[in-house]
Amino acid sequence: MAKEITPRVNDYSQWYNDLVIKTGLADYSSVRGCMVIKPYGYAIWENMRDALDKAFKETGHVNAYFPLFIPKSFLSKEAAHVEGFAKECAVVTHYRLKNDPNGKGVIVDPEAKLEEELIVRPTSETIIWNSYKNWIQSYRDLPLLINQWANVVRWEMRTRLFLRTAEFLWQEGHTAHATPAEAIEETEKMLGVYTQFAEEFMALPVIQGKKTANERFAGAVETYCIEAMMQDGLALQAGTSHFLGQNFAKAFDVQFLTREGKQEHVWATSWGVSTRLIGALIMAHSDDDGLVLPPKLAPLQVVIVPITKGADDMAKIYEKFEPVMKALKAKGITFKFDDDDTKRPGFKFAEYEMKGVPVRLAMGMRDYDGGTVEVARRDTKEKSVQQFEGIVEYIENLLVDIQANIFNKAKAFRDANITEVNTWDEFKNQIENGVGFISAHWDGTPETEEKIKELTKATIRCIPLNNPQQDGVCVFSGQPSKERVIFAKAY
RNA sequence: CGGGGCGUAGCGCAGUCCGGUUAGCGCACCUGCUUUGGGAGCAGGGGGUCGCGUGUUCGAAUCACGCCGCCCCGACCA
Repeated sequence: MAKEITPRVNDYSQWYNDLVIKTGLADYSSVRGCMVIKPYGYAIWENMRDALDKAFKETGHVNAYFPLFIPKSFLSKEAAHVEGFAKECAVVTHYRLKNDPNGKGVIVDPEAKLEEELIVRPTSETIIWNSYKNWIQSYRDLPLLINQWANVVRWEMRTRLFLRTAEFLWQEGHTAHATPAEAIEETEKMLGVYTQFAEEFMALPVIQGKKTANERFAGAVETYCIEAMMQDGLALQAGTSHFLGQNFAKAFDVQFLTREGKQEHVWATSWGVSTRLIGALIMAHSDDDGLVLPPKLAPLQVVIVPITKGADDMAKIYEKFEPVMKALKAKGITFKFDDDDTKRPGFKFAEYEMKGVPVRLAMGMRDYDGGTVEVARRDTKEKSVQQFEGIVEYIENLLVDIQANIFNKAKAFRDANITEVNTWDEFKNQIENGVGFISAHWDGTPETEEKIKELTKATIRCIPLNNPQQDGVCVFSGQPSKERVIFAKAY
């Protein structure tokens, strides 16, 4: 068993931290609230990035890059926006250091004060819309469909590896459209892209929905989201897509000339997912032995562990696997033949399990002579002996099966942990003694939502899309309600 | 910003209360031999401004004062 990972039931947070650190996904840094994403963690991000980037391109988007710094005055042009972000902005005030005249080291040169402070972007709407003003004149310039891969900084009071760090990596799409209908369609389309990515690549079932006014993005007219359930039953927002109306167009005076020759403000969207998804991936699937990675995002899909009694065996087994490795490569399946003879097989087994490698093959001389190979799958921890002949096809199918199994398991868990409640007593009881999401009627007022949050710490995660309409009464106020919404405690 | 915890070798810790040999232990690391089908064994070896500063003392990891950093829990947030 994995020696060094705190079991989930003992301390879920510690389990999560142990996984991140001990599997080499990330490390703490000397900067408060900031993390180092180590090669193994970054490889997962690269896989996520590649899949998403492809989907963005397929839906007509192009990449660009805007500055890290935003003039302070830009941020305040959209009232709700600045209010939402003001409390967590890093600010650049000076542009030079000098030697400390009183001793060693350097100090900020007081004479090098910026005339206007620069904000390290917490998100890029303002700097981007400042550019869009110059790029958009006519309906022929629309739609403008741009994405940026970037880092952003939000000075969080309390941070957690991947889930909430002061600096994080993400993508942010920023689009401009001629009509509100088109912008809303874009908003929903990108939510669909995120949903498909979460379910097909991350094997993470999500609920698509809209945020309530309280939870809406600062500056948005409507915020759509996908919500996922972690193994401890807490909700995690996995992606957001915003319909920004004309808020930023008006703030930055971005108008276009219509076909009819009229000046109108453009309609906008923005949407993003971040390295937080890595946290979601870990918390959704992993177990007490380590990571469980879905094959489609695993940096390494197959590991081959030779079991040898000397250099001769190693060479024989390697030779045996050569055609297999060639075939795997041709199919785009990533693999590693671990010929490191300074570590013993048992150590390697435990190590690759901890790192969540989906499939492990082991071969010693017994298998070699018998024409077989041992196959172990990480998701169920099942081991079986297979014929070496035809192993490539077997692996190919197994990877598909593992991907599906991980998703189904997560979906079954989530579905089993959504509880419908109809009275306030039931609600309180479920929040205090149960786990997971609550589906309940709500009267639609921010006041009620606020009150419930105050009393239980549960928030409305979303109003599901395509939500069945049914008459009921608000679980808190007793006022009439037409649909149920999802409540949960959240990350 | 409040509450709690912790800073001693790369990691995890003991030693601190009650000051006194050369600051220990486990893991990891290095060398050699034997091993290799579930985290190997033996032998030898390297590695320390005891978070920082000031003070008390013949003497400080240990006592006093100040500072810094990190983790966990809460308020804020993706």
